[in-house]
Amino acid sequence: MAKRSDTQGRLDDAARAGWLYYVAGRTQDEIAAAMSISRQSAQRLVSLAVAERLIKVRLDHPIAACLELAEALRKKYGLRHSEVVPSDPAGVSSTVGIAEAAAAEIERWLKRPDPIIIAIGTGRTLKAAVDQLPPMECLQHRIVSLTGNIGPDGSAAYYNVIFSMADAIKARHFPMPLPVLCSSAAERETLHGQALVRSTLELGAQADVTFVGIGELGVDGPLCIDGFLGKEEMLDLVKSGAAGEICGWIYDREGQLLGNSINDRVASVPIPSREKSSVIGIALGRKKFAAISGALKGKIINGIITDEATAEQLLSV
Amino acid sequence: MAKRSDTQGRLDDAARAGWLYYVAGRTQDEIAAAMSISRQSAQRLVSLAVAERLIKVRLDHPIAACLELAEALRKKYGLRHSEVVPSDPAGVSSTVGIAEAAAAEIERWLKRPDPIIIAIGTGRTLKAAVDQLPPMECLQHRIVSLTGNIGPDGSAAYYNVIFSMADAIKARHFPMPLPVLCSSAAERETLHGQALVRSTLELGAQADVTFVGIGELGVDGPLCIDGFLGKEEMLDLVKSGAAGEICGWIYDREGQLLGNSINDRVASVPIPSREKSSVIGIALGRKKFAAISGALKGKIINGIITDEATAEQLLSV
DNA sequence: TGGGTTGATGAGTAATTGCCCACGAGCAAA
DNA sequence: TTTGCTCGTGGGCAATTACTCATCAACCCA
Repeated sequence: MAKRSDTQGRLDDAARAGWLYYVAGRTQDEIAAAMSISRQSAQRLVSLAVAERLIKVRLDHPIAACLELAEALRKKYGLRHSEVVPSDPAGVSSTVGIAEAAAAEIERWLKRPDPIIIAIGTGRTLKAAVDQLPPMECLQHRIVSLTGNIGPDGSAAYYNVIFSMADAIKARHFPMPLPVLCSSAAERETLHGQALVRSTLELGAQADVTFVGIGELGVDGPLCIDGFLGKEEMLDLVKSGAAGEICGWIYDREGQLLGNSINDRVASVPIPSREKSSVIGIALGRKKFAAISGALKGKIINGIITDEATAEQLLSV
Repeated sequence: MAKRSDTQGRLDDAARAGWLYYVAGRTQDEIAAAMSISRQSAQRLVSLAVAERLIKVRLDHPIAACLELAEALRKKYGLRHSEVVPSDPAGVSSTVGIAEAAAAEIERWLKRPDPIIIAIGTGRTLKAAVDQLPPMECLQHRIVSLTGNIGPDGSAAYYNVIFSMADAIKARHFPMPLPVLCSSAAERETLHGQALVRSTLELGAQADVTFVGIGELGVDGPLCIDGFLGKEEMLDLVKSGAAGEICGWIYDREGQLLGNSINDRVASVPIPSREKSSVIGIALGRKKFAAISGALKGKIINGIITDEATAEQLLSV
């Protein structure tokens, strides 16, 4: 055979080896024999063919596009976890698909035999996800709520998800016996000093994985709808740059928590460490774009479960 | 989570696993961890994805030797289209490689935005090629079968390729509601007079591109195997100089249709014009040499997709 | 001419993958 | 309800593949 040093000939051989390996399905030994080279050389040619992208692999399934988007999101924002579900073209109902996917992910964590601490935020999407969970026995785990369970009117807050979760999952649950918003920063300090609350706070800080909804701001956002904030307060917040909220913590388009705002009165557990644990946001939709984008940019979350359309939007900026 | 036993969900998982393995390049262990299943299950999903043809591998590199052969073939026989794929040295299976290449060519035509008419012949190689096609929506095109879809025993002929094609490609399909061989020339005239058949005949004559398999003659050839012809008839044909058949039309070593033969009874659409359209033959193998060579010499086809070994053989005469 | 650089090679070894087996859940028929 | 039957599952093992290392030939430039 001709000199092997020329690049062209080598690529040619690589193509041939790659063809035999991937298309014809032969083993590297057979290729080596067929091309009269050593098995190691055959292996090198095959991997060269891959490295030079001579081999194109295509997956014919609707999920392929979702997986590509998920991978792109993960790279762009340095995420630990990224999942994209197909968009429902006619979908007005925003939780179709994503709820199942989120439930599947929660279930994966629940199935672990080693004991872990799971923190749960709030939100309608998260609620829909938790409602998809099958009954399970997970006595080894502990589940802690990041947000208070007392609504602005004193009743139990409906979208406090931990109660829904307790219905399906047999595990130790730790709700937050607090309002969502305190009347002042001082009151928050007092409440957080209580022994019962302290232990929940500490537990939350140790969470191995956290699932949170992402709320958009505006008079139609959950904070207003559920009566935690009045319209004027909300409009002020938006004017001062607020873009979204997670567990009541309000941040701007870059994901920076707002300073002189109601953040001082939020009674929620601080969002667990994104260095040491997974904090997975569950959200989709055009309305929530600024909120999701901000959370990702500011690394308030290091995992995302969303849909195709939202993923594309997030990647286009 | 939903039932894991449903086929759809399993294929979804297979697609995921296959994507992670082939596109993202993860190991099966990583896939297993990501999907919370055992490594063995991950391996099964990956091989399921392969078995279900969700994974398509294609080699994008013009191997110099193949290109030269293709060019030489094109010149020698005045072809519009010529493609040569590497030979599998140990390959007994005759369709490996050529099927992918043929599928790629068919796909190129299907991707055209302007509406065209694609005619399809018959044969095992062509069938294998069509099976490689990814699902596509091509409502602008029309696909017409050149051969009848009723076998000698009255059943649907298995190697009538248009049905396989209809599975993958969303387009208007026109099968031929006829047997492959009529009992006499007179019967053929009668059948071809039917309105339904007439329109298919006319459509076939307008085809922009035609893909046909090339069958060798002999008692092991497809015409005998599939029961269209008896052994004695076949031996007579061979004695009278028959070298190959395309869509049932039998020709000699020079590519001239045999006169006083069963050609008068073939119900197939005449092979579309080689002046105005592309007629691409797909075949390889020593056994088929005489058939391929004749088709090329007689210009029954003006395009060929074959393999290295066959190409060399064709050039050596 | 000689030293440094690049890149291919083969051997050995670790990692990964494919396959077989026995087990158990789910399901349909008896 | 019980009895088979099928199918998915995980464990274990052998086959296959990927990686590392030391060596060597070719090439480049002073």
